Amino acid sequence: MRVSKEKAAENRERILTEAARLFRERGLSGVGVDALTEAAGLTYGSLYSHFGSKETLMAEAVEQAFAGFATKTSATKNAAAFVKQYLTAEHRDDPGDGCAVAGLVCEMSRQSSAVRRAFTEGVKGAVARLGARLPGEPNRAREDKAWATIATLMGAMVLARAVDDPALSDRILSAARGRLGKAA
Amino acid sequence: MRVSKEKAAENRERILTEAARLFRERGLSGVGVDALTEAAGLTYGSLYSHFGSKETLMAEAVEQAFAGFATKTSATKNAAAFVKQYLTAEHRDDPGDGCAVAGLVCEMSRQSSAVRRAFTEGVKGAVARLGARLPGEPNRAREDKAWATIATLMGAMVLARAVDDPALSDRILSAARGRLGKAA
DNA sequence: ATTATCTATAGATCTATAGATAATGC
DNA sequence: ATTATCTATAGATCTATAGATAATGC
Repeated sequence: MRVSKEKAAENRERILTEAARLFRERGLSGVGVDALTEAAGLTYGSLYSHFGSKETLMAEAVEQAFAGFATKTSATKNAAAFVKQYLTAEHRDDPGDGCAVAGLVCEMSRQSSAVRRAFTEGVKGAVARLGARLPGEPNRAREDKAWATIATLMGAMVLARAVDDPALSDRILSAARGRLGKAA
Repeated sequence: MRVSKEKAAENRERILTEAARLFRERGLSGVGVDALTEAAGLTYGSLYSHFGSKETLMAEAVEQAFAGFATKTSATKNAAAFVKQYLTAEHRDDPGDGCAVAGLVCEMSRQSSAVRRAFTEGVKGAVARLGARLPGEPNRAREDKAWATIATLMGAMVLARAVDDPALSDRILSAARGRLGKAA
C-alpha cells in the first residue's frame, strides 16, 4: 500500500507531532512504537522506514516538542505574563501540549547522547527566549535569572502534577507565582 | 533454603534500602524485580514473599527514600545552609543517595494511588521540615515560601542532571543558589 | 522498477506464579 | 510442620527485522 511522496512526508510529520505529544504525556519509555504509529493512523512498520529506530524518533520528537511549545507561547510579551500563563491548572492538566522541559526532563539523564543533545539545545533556546523577555540589559546576570526562573517554573509544574491532592497541587502553583512575582 | 526470622527481616529491609536507592537512580520503571533483589543479594522470588508485588514495594521504597534523605540532612540548622548543601555537584552526581523529590517526581503522575500517596506525604514532610528552618513565624506565608523553595531546588537539580553539558549544569546550580540567596 | 506501508514473527525483557528445596522453630 | 528462598516457566509487552503487498512515478 504505497502512498505518494507528499502523503509519505505528511505521515512522517504526523508521527513526529503525535510522538512529541505522547512522550510529554506518558514519558519516553512509557510509549511503545505501536502506540506512536497508531496515534498517527499507521502501523509500527512505518516507524522504521521513516526513522530507523525509536531512539532516532525520540531525538527528533524532543526537538519538535520544544518547537511546538515555543510557537504556542510566542505571542507572550514579557516574563511576568509568561509566568502567569505557565503556572495554570490548564497547563498542569495538559502535559502533552505543554512545556517540553517539564514533560521530558526527568528521563533525560538516562538517554542516549543524541536525545540529550536535542534536549539540551531545546532548553537553551527556551531560556534564551525567556531571558529576552526579562527587563534589563542582555548580560550574564539576566541569563542567570532566566535559568533560575525556568527551574522554579518547571519544578513547580512537575511537583503540581506529581501530588495526588488537587488543593495542594493548586497551592504549589500559587506559591511559585508568589515567588516569581517578587523576584522576576 | 530457609533463613531465621531475624535474617528474613534483615533481607526485607535490605531490599527496601536498595530499592529506595535504585528507584532514585534509574526511575521506578527503569529497575526490574531481578535487579532489585540482586542488589540485596537475593533472587526475584523473594520479592514476592516479602512484598507481594513490585508496586507494593514501590510504595514502601518511596517512603524509605524520603526517610533516608531526611535523616541524612537532619543536622542542617537553617534553610540557607540546606540550600547550600542541596545545590552541589556531589548531590547532582549521586541521585541514589539524594533528594527523593528530585529522584522520583516525574514518574509519579502515572503511578498507582498507593505510590502517589506515599510520595505526597513524603513531600509534605520535607516541606514542613524546610519551613521550620526558615526565619519568621510559622504561618501559611512561611509554608508557601517553603513550597516555592522546594520547587526551585528540585527544578534546578533535575535540570542540572538532564543537560549534557557539564559547564551548563554547574551554571544552573549556581543560578539557583543566586536566586535563593536573595529570596529565601 | 521503486518504495511506503503492512503483517508475521523473532528475540529480548519484564512481572508474576507454582512447585521444589532446605533450614528454622515448635 | 512451617516457611524463606530458589528455580523453572508462563504470559505479556516491547523493539526490530524480513518479506509481502500494492500503489506511485519514471
